Amino acid sequence: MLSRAQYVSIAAFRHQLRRFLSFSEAAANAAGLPAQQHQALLAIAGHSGSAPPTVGTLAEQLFIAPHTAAELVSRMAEADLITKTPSLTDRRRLQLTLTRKAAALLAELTREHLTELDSLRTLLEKVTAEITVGADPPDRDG
Amino acid sequence: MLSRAQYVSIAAFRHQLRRFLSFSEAAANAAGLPAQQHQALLAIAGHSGSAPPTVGTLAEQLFIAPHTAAELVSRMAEADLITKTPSLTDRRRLQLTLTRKAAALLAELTREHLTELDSLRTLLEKVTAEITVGADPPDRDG
DNA sequence: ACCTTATATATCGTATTACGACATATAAGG
DNA sequence: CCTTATATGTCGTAATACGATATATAAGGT
Repeated sequence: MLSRAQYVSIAAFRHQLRRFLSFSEAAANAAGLPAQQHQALLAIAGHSGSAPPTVGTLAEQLFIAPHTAAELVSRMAEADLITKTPSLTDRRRLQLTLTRKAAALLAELTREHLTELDSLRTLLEKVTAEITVGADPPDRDG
Repeated sequence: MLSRAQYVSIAAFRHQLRRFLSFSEAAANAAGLPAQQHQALLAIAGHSGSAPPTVGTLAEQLFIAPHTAAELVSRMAEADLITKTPSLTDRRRLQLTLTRKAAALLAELTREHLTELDSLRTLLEKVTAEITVGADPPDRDG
């Protein structure tokens, strides 16, 4: 059975997630980027794997449909953030790389995110601990 | 300076967030709810505070503008998920309560979320631990 | 080689929803 | 009361993800 305290904890968890995402979106926008384009840059820069990132891998990372990623990439190429290079071994695939401009933007944005990430981590650990207890959590904010 | 490993860790962090949010949205949709309406139900049910939740408090919880929350609430009242009762002490304010139908939906959705929340917690702890490794730690006054 | 099927990317129209600008209702305070 | 502030509501617009569909390339069987 779900307790009222659990709803409170889970709601607080989602609230913290939104707080972080809201900060992140505002930071991206202040840098002239839609949030999703910022995430695309991060996904490309933080791509781990031997093969270079493509439209399809970007779609997987962002949990969007491949053709939606194609649209996103198209807008970003237009904005001089990404270059698309057909793969030599499979000419259907487009290998994505950041432009200098994009790399600089991402570096600055990432620096701004580090402290927020750290505080988010702390807050989430605190809140999630209360969720799975299933019983009454300790007094909050005491 | 930002290392490649940091980008990988932060990208993994965001990927896990999206994985959870994607799961949550799919679960809500399967229950016949847009994700934002699910979050509104949760915010109302998990509201902590003496005063009952209103359109304004919902806006704060969801990080949306008050008039956007008004639209959201209007759609949800239309769908028989929420009842709006003018406050007796301030007739501008609308006190929000879940209908029986909504309470049942939320309970079921929340049950479905518990295991995902638990695994998200584990994954985030793992990934966030790597982010600050090798980073210039954020400046701390004092 | 050919034909079928699968995969990767792209295009277009549509739907959802958050917002800005503005409007209305109520409250608070000189 | 009369001005100003707050809470909610309306309407048109913008952004973007999607479904349906299209094209290019690859892979596999015969």
